[in-house]
Amino acid sequence: MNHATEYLETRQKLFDKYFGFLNAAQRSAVYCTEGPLLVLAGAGSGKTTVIVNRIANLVLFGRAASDKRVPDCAVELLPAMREALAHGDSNQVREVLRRCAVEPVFPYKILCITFTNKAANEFRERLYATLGEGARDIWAGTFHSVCVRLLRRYIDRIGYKNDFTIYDTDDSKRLISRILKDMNIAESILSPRHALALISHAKENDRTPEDESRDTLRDLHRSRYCEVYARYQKQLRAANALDFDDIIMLTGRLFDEQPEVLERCRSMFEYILVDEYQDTNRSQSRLVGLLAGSKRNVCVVGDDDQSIYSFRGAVIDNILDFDKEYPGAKVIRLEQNYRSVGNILKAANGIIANNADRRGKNLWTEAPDGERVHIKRFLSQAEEAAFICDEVASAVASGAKYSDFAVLYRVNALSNSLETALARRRIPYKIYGGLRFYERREIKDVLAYLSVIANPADSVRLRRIINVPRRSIGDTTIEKIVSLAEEKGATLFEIIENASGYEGLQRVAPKLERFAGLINGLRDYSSAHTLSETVRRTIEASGYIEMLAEEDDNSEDREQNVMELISSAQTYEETAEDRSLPAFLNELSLVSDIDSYDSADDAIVLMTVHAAKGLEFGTVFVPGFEEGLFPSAQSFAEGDKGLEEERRLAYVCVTRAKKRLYLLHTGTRLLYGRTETRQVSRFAGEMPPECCDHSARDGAAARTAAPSAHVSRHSESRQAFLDNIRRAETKPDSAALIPAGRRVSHPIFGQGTVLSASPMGGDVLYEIEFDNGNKKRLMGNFAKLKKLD
DNA sequence: GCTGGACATTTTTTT
DNA sequence: AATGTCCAGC
Repeated sequence: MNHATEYLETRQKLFDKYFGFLNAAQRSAVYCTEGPLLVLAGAGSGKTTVIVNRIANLVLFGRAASDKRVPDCAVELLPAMREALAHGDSNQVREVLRRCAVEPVFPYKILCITFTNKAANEFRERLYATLGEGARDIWAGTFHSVCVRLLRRYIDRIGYKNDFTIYDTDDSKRLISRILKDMNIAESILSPRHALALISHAKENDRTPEDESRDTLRDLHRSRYCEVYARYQKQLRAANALDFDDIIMLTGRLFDEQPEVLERCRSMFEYILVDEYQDTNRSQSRLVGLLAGSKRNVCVVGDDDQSIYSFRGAVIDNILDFDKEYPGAKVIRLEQNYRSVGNILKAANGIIANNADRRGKNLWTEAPDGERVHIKRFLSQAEEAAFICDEVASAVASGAKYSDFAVLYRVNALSNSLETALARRRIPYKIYGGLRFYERREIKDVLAYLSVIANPADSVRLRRIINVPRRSIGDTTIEKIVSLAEEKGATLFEIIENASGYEGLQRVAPKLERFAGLINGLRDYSSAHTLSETVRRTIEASGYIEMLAEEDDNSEDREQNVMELISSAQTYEETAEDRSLPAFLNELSLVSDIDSYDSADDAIVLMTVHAAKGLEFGTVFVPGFEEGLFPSAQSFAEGDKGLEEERRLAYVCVTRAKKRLYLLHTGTRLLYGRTETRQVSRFAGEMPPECCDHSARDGAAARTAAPSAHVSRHSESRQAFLDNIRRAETKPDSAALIPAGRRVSHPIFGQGTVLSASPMGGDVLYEIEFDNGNKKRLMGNFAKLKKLD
């Protein structure tokens, strides 16, 4: 064997040794450094590990794992390589491989885009463990955070100011509502919600108001919407604000219009990784393409079966057509699951196999089958909640940790009944989602003050707080200010500052000027004090905290939340590089709830299935596994597409569980003030029967029928509760499953034995062998079957 | 300009 | 059921 061949082979073996903790597919993803790469990573297949090690490989060894050239120094390196291969530990192998490195990549040349900030931090932490200090320089963040960083530097080139503020959905909605009102468009014609959705979708496809009106001039409805969009965009600009979609869209525009900026970014990011690619929208995938340029060093990781955000513009085609977009792309499938037990995986595969629009993938595991998936029926949600509490309590009594359990539901509204049940049983729980901290009114108000202090041009935030607490500045005054501002081409704040100089404002001028004085005073204060001091001062000087104290309900909670904002400013001060107010606001505008999820807290976790993406738990409970809820009734209207997304959601949900999974459904459920009869989700019938364990808790009613004192506080709801149970008892639910082997009787066919029972779309398909030898397939709801003993 | 009561609205959610 | 939003009347 010549030296060249031996060098290449030994080097390969060293790589395999160094990355020996990965499986073959994972390793090939790590080794593939050049050109477009699509990693189809099934749930629990070690996706994060692959991304982290792929980056580590780039930084440590460059292209060595795939390079076919033999360096001049090969002969000198060989002895050390042989030695390391035979006897070396991981560190030695690493050192030798470093000497074989081919153009190792500077960390700051790597861009790693994730779905949430939390994921970005996770990557950073894990990279830090392998790479040390160098890991800091990697560009890891969400599309939004990365784009904001770029825009802060370059957006002035396309006519915005670099110190722009970011509007969240709530701010955008306020702005839209006002525009609709100005245009005299009734809510019934175009709701703010709908308008916002239309605008958002337009932006997700990089369409400007002009683009939108060009194609849709004929339709009166649409042309009014175009006008709304145009005004909205104009006003954002006047307020020096960007909404979330602008952040992406304008980065694209920046690249289109400023080739030298694009060129600079292209050379800045030599390697691009995008996680959760199935949840990107058009505008985002276009950005990736622009940045990749002709080098095309793009690695996208994702799972088409876990695409659950199409309702907000994610296009599953991005991942389905990746190799068309990037011809010659290498595709690697990660199908070995390291998370779940066999039965859970089979159930998940069974569900997702019913989708047509997918690349196809089959997860497998070396783990044993484990427990079967428990599908349980209850009479009421109170019982369902009691069951969850019982299971958790008894598991914890025998040594389990609360944090091993999660309750995942389709809609936030389901958390209520669980919350009370858990609280009553003193089971520690944490709820994610619902009303987020930064979306609370009091927090948004204080942040609005801070925003106006930082950027007085921010008219949406200004209007939010100008009369909170009450300063006797009403709508009429504000309208006057707005029209004056338009007339003079000034901002609202400029008019307010000089109110006594305008005729129509004489009467309220002192109030307005006092307000302007407050804001200006706080700005001066902030330039001489720390961030948290500024926050505290703002809360006090504005009279906001006093106002809260005088409110009747929740005033204590709200005060506490506001105080917590001060401590979050403090934390920020201790950790951040840029401790300015604008930087703090910028940071806050891009954080979410799930970012604060910490699996170390010992509490059971309650969240929506969407929020649970990427997480895993020993035991998962899914209450409300019912038709109309999961899949949601709304999804039916969208046809197959809607249903397929619900199915992917179910798939995500099932694959969160490691060892044990409970899919729970009830006969009646109280939701949005209505009590409805419900049937088990059709997805229950899509799982292979042999890996499921169906049961209906008949007779369990007695246990919960006598509600505790806590419930009977509301005599009405207690009455309804009891009524429901009575109703359910007098009309035994025909959908309650009759297990195989049971004897049944049918009015026409006589007696027989159940051969199989498979739930189907809210009903059960029975295969029955009757005593006369006939085999029949009957639907449970139609065939009037009676159970025999 | 403020207040209280009628009224609707209620998927999923990051940024 | 619960909550926020809107509008009429003070």
